[in-house]
Amino acid sequence: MELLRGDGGLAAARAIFAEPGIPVLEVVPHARAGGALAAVALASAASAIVLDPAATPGLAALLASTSPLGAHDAKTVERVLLRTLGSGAPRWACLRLTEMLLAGGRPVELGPADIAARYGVELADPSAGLDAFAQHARGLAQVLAAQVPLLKRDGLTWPSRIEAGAVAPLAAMEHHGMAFDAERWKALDIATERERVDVRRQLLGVFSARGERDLLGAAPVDLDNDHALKQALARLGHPVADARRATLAALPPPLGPMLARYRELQKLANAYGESFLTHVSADGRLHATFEQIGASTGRLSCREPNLQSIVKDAPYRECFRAPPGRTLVIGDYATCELRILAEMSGDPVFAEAFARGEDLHSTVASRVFGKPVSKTQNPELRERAKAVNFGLVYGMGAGGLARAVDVDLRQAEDLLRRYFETFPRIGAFLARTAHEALERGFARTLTGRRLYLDAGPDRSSRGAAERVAKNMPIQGTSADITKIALSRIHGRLAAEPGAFMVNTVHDEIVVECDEARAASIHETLATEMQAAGAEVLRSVPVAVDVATSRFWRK
DNA sequence: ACATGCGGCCAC
DNA sequence: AAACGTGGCCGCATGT
Repeated sequence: MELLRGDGGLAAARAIFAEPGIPVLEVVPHARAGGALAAVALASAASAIVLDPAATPGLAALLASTSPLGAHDAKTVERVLLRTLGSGAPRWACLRLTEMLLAGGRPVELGPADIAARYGVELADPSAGLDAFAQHARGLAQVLAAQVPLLKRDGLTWPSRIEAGAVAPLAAMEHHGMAFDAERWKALDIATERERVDVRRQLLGVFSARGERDLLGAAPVDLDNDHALKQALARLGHPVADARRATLAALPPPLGPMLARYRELQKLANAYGESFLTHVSADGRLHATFEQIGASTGRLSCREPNLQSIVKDAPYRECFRAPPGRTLVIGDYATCELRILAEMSGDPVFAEAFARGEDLHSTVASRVFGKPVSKTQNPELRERAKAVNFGLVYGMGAGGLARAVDVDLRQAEDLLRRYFETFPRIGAFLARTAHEALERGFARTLTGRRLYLDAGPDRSSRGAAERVAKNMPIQGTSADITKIALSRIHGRLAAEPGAFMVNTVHDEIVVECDEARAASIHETLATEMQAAGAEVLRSVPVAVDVATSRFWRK
């Protein structure tokens, strides 16, 4: 095996791409070709080569026109291509993601050798020379060929296409990173930290005055330690079941409000304080890692930092801001999960309300309570209906609802009863979905994505499985739609110089672009998110809100 | 020095 | 008794 460069490498790659089957493209570090540069192997079941991508002109164009390419961890390979070639492939057959789809939430080993072994393939060591590397890639191509019929068998063809199209956009998102104003963040953190210290001083004063002794100037109670705090409160005659903010807030003043405020500031100072700045890269941006099937429902997860749990407070969100001359365009699906529930259940009242463009929470409230409701008229009834709507998606019962809307159990039961009388298809659908899923052994989304359930014999285990069975199809279908949108938008942005996605949060997609391109990107987001929704929801319209802003806002 | 579990809390 | 789904991450306590 030789290292191919120039036109020879390109010709060899072309030859393999012309063979039947999905070609695998893997990368390994290659010191000789300039440190971080990778060598690339292409393989089908019949042949394999190793080439130097940086010294192979025309390779970028060839990859961009080839679809899909296979890899064990496609997002990682795509990122190497972005670094070395400046572009990648549009679609990827990822062995790892395919295994996760087939596993449907069941625990599974995902290393290349683990996966290969399940298909009776023994992989060569990719770092043991060019020959071994090529054979390694060839082995992966064999595994890939064996996975395809299993996808078909399990009805996972559509989800696998969705995942194939989401790899490149997520790699690009990680590659470009999200713009971030670290100086602004730092100033915010200093102000928060100052107030936290101030509130802590006052609180310790209260504890001292109430007889909590402080030895030699040591703090009378460690406010950051839940156990110590609970014990100190018990000694003061305020026993609490837990140390949650809501529990602490209910204590008599001044202790209650002060403790609640302290917890709030503590959370902000810890999770969204100076530690967050360790994630800022040399380019001043945040390059998070997205896990493509991060949740068993098919949702993404995000880490280092988790850009999906940034506090919504404006001062924090304003730190996520586009550089001068550029802007963010933010698209999000409006009440996406309720539209999915409407589609899946076929409830005529839900469908009609969405078709008319109504505010569904208000519609539900006015139907259930028999009074006119809008965001301004009887808004408290709208809030209650909203809580029920959200609760249903989570498989909530009367007890949970009672807590959520702060009514007693009787009232909550009454509310649910009226709800299901008003929308009979919703209750029937949820019950049927849970029953069938437990019978079948898995829940599934509208595209066929699966989550296997393991309900034990006891009541609570069965109840938990039923709630998952009700929630997963809704949450997972929403994830399916967003992933389709990522792929569609990625395709459109190829023709938009300087425009790229920078974040996605379940039902939201954020693009950064030149200010001059904002109107065009605005249209692209609206069109493609809408079209993605329409691929999956056939009878209920999807609604997309798009905003253009220098900083991240809704 | 690292790993793990827990209580708590941020997001959708 | 629990009672509302999916994550990541913080500090603390405990274990190796």
